[in-house]
Amino acid sequence: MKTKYHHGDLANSLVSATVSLLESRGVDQLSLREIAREAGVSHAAPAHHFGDKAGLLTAVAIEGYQLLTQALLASQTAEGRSPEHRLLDAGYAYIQFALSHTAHFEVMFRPALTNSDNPQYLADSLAAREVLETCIRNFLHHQSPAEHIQEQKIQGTVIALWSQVHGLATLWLAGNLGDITDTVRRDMIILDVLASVIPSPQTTTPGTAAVQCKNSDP
Amino acid sequence: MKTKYHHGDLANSLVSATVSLLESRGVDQLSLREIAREAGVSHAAPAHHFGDKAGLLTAVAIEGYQLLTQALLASQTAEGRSPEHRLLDAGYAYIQFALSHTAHFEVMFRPALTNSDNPQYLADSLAAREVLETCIRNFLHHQSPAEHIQEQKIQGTVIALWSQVHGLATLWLAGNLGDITDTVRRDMIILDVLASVIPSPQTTTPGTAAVQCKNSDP
DNA sequence: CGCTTTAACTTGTCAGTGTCTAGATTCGGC
DNA sequence: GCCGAATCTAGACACTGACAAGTTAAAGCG
Repeated sequence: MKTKYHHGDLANSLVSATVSLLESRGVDQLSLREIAREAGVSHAAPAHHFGDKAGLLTAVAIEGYQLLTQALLASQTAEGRSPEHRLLDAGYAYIQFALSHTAHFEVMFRPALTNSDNPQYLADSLAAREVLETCIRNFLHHQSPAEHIQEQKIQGTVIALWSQVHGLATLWLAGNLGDITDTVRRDMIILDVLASVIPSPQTTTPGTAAVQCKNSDP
Repeated sequence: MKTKYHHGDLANSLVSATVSLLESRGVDQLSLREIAREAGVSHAAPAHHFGDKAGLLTAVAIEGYQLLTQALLASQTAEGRSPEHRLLDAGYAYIQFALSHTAHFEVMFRPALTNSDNPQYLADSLAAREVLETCIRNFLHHQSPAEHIQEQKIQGTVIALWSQVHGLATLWLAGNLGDITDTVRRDMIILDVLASVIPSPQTTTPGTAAVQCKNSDP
């Protein structure tokens, strides 16, 4: 069973091996041959399934976008929360995802490493974006129920909020904001930053949003 | 003069060659040997001056932080501007720097590629950060002249604003915000985003901040 | 069952890379 | 003018991604 010529599910195993190595090594130190060794196959096996290195990393990015979409959706499942709270939850979930799935996150936003014109890549990244957009739509409509919200206003808010959470995650991962493992300091900063873009739902108890978006990773 | 054994200023030439290649190629496709060819020296010459690839990229990052500091300081030289305007100018200059010095910017925030414990690297990155911090200090003191501003409040604002502009630049460079060359759309988005974090100096005419921070690159 | 087609994987090879070592060249100080 | 030291070259090694050709096994079909 170990030495079967046909692995059976090699493509997925290779993606897993890639993510695993990425978590300890960083994408620049990553080699296809090491991934192959980790998966117990020959050095040219990855190329057969994914074409080349970019193809494999594209698969990782796609998986990342799917995981991100799931995380964002999961953050919206709590009942009885206001659109403001939901938007906070989404932002919190985004940052939490970035900090806990560093391997995926790194690949997702480095299009030079992937085939970023891959149809599924485009579709899945758009899907993630649309979750965020929906939250913002609900939020804006709830803020000004009577008015018609201009599309431009919506897109502007998407960019502003996305930039905010993405920038925070990126700076953290790049080591520019100090200790990343101190989770209580982390939560304080995240909620503080989110409060600066999202007009506060009058005196939000910070803890609520945090608790709402716990994820499974350590 | 062309075929001198001793180049005279090889270290700087190598940094320039690196930046030049980075602008067209991206850091992942970059090779020390190609840099050496570009500079007209042997393949091992870079190693002599910089130790290894990380050393050379560290030099690029250091140059980048110095350029960023200059750009931020230059954005503050205009007379008769309120602290709110100055903060807007600094944010605008940061994004403008990122989008016009893509080579430096990419290396500056990828510590895995550089010797990020290099003393000068640390000093120069800190210097850039301190310019931003000063702008924020002035801004906060101007907002609440009477009160004593807590250090924590200041640091929180630094993180929020820095995340905002850094995230916007990063998303743009990663191709997530559409056309990057349309400079009028670009300015609109930048000013729109900045307005969302910086409590507006009553009805800022957006053009003013933009004009204040023009830079020399196309 | 036997046979063929086809997908999955291996082996071998090639140019290119980063880094190390040893050697060649030239500059600066005496 | 000479010697040490700094600057750069030349060669080598292990490693990489990609390609071509061969090997194995699964799946389809009579």
